[in-house]
Amino acid sequence: MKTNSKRKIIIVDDHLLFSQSLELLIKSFGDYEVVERFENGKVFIDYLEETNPTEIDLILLDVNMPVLDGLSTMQWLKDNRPDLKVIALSVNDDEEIIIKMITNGAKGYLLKDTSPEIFKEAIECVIEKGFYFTELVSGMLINKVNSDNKKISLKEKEIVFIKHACTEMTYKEIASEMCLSPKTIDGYRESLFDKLEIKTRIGLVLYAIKHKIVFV
Amino acid sequence: MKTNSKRKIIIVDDHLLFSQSLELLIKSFGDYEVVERFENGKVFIDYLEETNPTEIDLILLDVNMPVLDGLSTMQWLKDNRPDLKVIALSVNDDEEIIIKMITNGAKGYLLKDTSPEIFKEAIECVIEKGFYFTELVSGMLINKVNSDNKKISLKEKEIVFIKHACTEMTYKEIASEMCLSPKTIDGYRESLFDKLEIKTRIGLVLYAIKHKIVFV
DNA sequence: TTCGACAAGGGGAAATATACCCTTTTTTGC
DNA sequence: GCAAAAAAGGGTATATTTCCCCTTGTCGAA
Repeated sequence: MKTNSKRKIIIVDDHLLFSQSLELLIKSFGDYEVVERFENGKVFIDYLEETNPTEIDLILLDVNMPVLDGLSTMQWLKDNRPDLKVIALSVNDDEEIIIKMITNGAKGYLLKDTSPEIFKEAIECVIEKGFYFTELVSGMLINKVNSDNKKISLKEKEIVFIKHACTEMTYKEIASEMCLSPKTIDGYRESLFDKLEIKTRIGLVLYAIKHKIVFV
Repeated sequence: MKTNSKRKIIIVDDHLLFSQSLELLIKSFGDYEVVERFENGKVFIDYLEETNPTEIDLILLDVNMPVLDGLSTMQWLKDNRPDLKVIALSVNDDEEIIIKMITNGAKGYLLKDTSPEIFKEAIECVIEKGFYFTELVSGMLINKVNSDNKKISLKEKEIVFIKHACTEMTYKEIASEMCLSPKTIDGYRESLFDKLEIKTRIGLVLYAIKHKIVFV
């Protein structure tokens, strides 16, 4: 088999140790070659914009990266290069992230503890058939369509309030910080308690952290 | 060079994709061979106990693993096989974890975004000289010895109380849950506020999450 | 043995948070 | 333009949290 008949793969991952090793693993499969490696979404997109490559068979995209993460990169790809096939790679199985990656066009989502055999299968499957989903991911997708009715949407001001509620400020202090009457703040609080099915400010803090509205 | 003159390395990492790829990378360096791979601390320790190997030159130990993580594994090694040289591998640069790994005898701590060149250098350095510390780690060690005076120790009951405080229970409910008078709970609360330099229960919740006393 | 630290428990008061029931104004969809 | 929401604000009452100062008994170190 000649070199240029091999499938062309690009790796985007900030863990150099991983991406460089992975290249060796992919090479060992025989039918593939890693034509480029990038350490974050930004340099990858810069490359796409400059060279506008057309012969790429597959992108392996890490989710957790500095500078421009997998999700943002995926969103850019959706808008600008929807033709590129992407398999997302990640260590975490956070449902929210997985769903977002898929809805932004990822053709597969693999955890990094996947065996090389499954990995090879996934690569082949995505290149040939166009997608590859593990049971984990399929399960989540089904789960999602079944419970997509009661999604909670928070308004901008509510988010700001929640962020403040996750500090040691009193509601009175939060009100003055947000240039609102304490009464309005009380309204936000009450409507949030209702919406989120919580009873105390502690519950609000736990919700905020769990849903990554604030970081600790 | 004959096979058995190569340096013998063991990889312990639950990310099969990573560990199997890493093996290829290490092989490509020429002077090393990966004699075993394990996917968590437990199976690694089981192996050590059964075969009691003596010719191991280096262990590459992942920090974040299921079943038995890097830290616990390191503690076991410290007590049972302090002769084995370990380089810890991790994606996170959490100061607390790094310090604990080092004080439990790790000879090096590398982030997974290390370049293969540095990685090779670290392996060589640990096997030859016995240790390898990046600037990041050295910095933390210095930082630590300079601020080791004001460490906070929490008693068992305080921890239990904190866990309960991170729920929507009132202090009264917590008291009855812990079979103590509400006034005793108030005592715990007050002494913790003092110790942790916080002013509200919200602060306590944030502290607990930041210091991994509770999980969200 | 005495001293101090500490755990457990307590009184009372002030500040803060929560609940429920309102009115007025501003957006928004039709 | 109109009706329906949503946002902003108000009054009042209760529950919870926070703070300060106190007693009693236990236990180990000086």
